[in-house]
Amino acid sequence: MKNSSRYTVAIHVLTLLAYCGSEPVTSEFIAGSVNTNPVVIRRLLANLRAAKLVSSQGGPGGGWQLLKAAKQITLREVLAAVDGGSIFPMHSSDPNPRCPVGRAIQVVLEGHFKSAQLALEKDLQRTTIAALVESVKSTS
Amino acid sequence: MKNSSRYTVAIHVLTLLAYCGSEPVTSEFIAGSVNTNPVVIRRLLANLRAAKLVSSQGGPGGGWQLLKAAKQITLREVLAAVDGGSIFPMHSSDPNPRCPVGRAIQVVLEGHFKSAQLALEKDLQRTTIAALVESVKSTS
DNA sequence: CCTATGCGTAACAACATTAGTTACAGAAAA
DNA sequence: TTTTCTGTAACTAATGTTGTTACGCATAGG
Repeated sequence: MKNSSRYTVAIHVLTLLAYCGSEPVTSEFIAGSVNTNPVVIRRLLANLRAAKLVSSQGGPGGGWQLLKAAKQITLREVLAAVDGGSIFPMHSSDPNPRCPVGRAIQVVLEGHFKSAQLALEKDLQRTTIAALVESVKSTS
Repeated sequence: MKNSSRYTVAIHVLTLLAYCGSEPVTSEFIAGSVNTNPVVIRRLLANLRAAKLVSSQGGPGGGWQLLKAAKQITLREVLAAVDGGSIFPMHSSDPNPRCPVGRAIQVVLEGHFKSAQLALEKDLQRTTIAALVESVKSTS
C-alpha cells in the first residue's frame, strides 16, 4: 500500500465510528484512538467522504459519522477510497523502446497485475466494517 | 508495492535474462533495457540471487544468468524475493491501547490482510517468466 | 448577536524511502 | 598483466509520508 499506513488507519477510523454508534465523533477523539494528529485524521476522512462513506458536521456537537451501514462497507471500497490506483507501480522512467523486452513488458504485465489486484480485492470484499466491530468486541 | 518499481523491474530483468537464453548478460546491458544505472540493477539482482533465482559471474564474458528454468519461476516467488514482508503496513505509531478499538484493531486486521495477500499471491503464482517471454515475443 | 466548538485547508518541518551516481576494491578470463 | 566484470560503500537529489501550527469559516446554543 504505497508504503503508507493510510489504509490501515482508514479501516481503524471507520471501525471506531461504527463502534461508537450514531453519535458524531470529533477528529480530536479519533486522533486519540489512532494516536496521531487531528489534522491527519481530517485529511484522511476527507477522502472517505469523497467516497460517500462518511459525513462531517461542523460546530459544537459536530464530528464524523458513517454515511452507510457498517454492514454495507467492505474493505474493498475502503481501499479504493484511500488508494485509488494500481497496487503495482511501473518503471519510474520508461524502459528502452529499442529493446524487445523493454518495449513490451509494461503492456504484458498490466494484465497480470490487474488480475492479481482483482483477486486481492475480491478477498477484501468479504470483510465488512461491521464484522470488524464484532471481532473487536470479542477481543476483550 | 511499497510505492517502488523494484518488483516491476525485477520481472523485467528476469524476462530479459530468459529472453537472452543461456548467455550471461551484464548489468550494463540490462540497465540499457530498463533505462537506469547498472548499480541499481546489480543491487536488485543481489536480492534475486539471495532467492536462488539468478547467479552472477565476474570478469570478461561474465554477467547474470537464470539459475532456474524460466518455466519454474512464478511472479509469486519474484515478489517474495524483492519485497519480503506484508503488502499492508500497520500504523506508523501504535494506536492507543486504552481505546477498545485501538487495542484490538491490529490483531483483528492481521488475519484479513494475510488472507488478502494470499489471494494476491495465488493469482501471481499462475504466471511464469516463461509465459511472459512468450507474450513479449508475440507482442511484435 | 456572541461565543465556543469543530471542520477545511494551507504551509511548513522532519523523516524515510527511492533512485541515481561516482568511486573503488576484487575476482576472473584471456 | 590487462581488461572486463561484479560487489558495495558513500553520497546526492527527488519524492512521499507524517506531524504540526495557524487561521478562516460554519454552526449550535445561549
